[in-house]
Amino acid sequence: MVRDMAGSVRGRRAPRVSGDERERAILEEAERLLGERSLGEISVDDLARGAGISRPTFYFYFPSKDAVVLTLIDRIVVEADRVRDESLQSQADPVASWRESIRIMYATFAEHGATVRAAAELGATNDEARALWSRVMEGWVEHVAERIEAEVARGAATPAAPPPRELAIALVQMAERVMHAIFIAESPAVDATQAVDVLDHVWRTAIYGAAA
Amino acid sequence: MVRDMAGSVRGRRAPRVSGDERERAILEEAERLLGERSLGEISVDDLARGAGISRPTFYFYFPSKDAVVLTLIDRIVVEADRVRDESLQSQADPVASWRESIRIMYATFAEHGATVRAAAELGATNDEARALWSRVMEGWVEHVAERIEAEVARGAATPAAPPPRELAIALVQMAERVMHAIFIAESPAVDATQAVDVLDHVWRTAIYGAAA
DNA sequence: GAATCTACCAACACGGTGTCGAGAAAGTCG
DNA sequence: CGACTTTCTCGACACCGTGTTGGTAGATTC
Repeated sequence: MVRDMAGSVRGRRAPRVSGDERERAILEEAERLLGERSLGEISVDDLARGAGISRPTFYFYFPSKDAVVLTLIDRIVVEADRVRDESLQSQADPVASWRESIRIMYATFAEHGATVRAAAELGATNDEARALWSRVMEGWVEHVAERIEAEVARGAATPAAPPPRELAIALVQMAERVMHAIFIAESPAVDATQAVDVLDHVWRTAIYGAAA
Repeated sequence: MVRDMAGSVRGRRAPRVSGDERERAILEEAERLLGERSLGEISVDDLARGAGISRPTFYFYFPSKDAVVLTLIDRIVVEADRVRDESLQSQADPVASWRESIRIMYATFAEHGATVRAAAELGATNDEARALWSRVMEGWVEHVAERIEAEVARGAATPAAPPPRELAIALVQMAERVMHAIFIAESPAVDATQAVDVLDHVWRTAIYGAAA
């Protein structure tokens, strides 16, 4: 959860007692509407009316439409970290677990599809959204980089590979890009049923395989 | 160049004789301003004044701000196709030429950095921009897929790999994402000086290397 | 029961978009 | 040449979305 200097939750002026239902109603309405149309097609008025308040009152709860989405992204940061850490514990076979990491990343993104889409849209114009999203990415990159390093230390990974962190960034960004293309039904896009297999192949060969 | 049913260049109402300098001035001003700030921070008025005309007159040449950027993207489609085809002729060693493809893709994107950024920003909200950009991607995907198929036919590529086209999509999208992160100075991002090396490693191992 | 705080909104100012209708300038043709 | 058309231009307008102001009603606190 991101808090400002006064300790209040993002966008909420006074965290003291209540009015929480309104705030939650706005967030729920935002998620609901993002399932129907893009962020750009949703106005503050839509959000306000959907939450049963007037537009000016909306500004009592959030400083802007963007702040609502930022709060939504916050949740994914937390959720992604939690789910990833859970998967770390049940590690077992290091080679086979790459696939599990990809699968979990896919599932996390898919579950919050509407918010991921909105995050991408907002990231195009909003610095804070970009920064926040980069925290999601950084979490995955660190996770993957650490595990590549472990494989290098174990002598299992290919020695000719680039530095673990550089490789991890490329692999995670590939996964993000491939998944995003699928979720927004872009074309060209990898076939959804093969996505995890394709990514798994590229990850494993890049980490363990020797170049010709 | 994209033309509508009447045969006119995108956005230009009457293609008959002239006024071309104005149109070119708008496009140049757009490219110039995109080097300074993002598309969202540029208004039609900025474009018009920069080209020495009033805002309503702008609408004589282009139906919207978006259409200007679309025209700019058009140029990249053409440019990218041309440069890629040139590189195809001087093929030589198939294994070593992957790196050359990546290098060319990097150079093309870098040369039109401002437009690529604008294309990404516009793609978040504009269907036509997304469709147009997907043509750029499709060009690269077909190119890479064909060459993977050739390597498979030659018996050089790994047989355990996913279908060539699926693999090509993932690899091209990785390259796009990695390059984009570098150009907009995102973090995490692959180190610019190592980008081509890292991508080359992943491509070659994914195409030729065996999974552990 | 006065002061304070929470929750609310009508009305406004502002900035951006896209259109309309009225010209000016420049080419075309009898 | 002078009427006619086409190209090009812009002032003024209608519209929409944002964020702010100023004020109110109800609950809470002392």
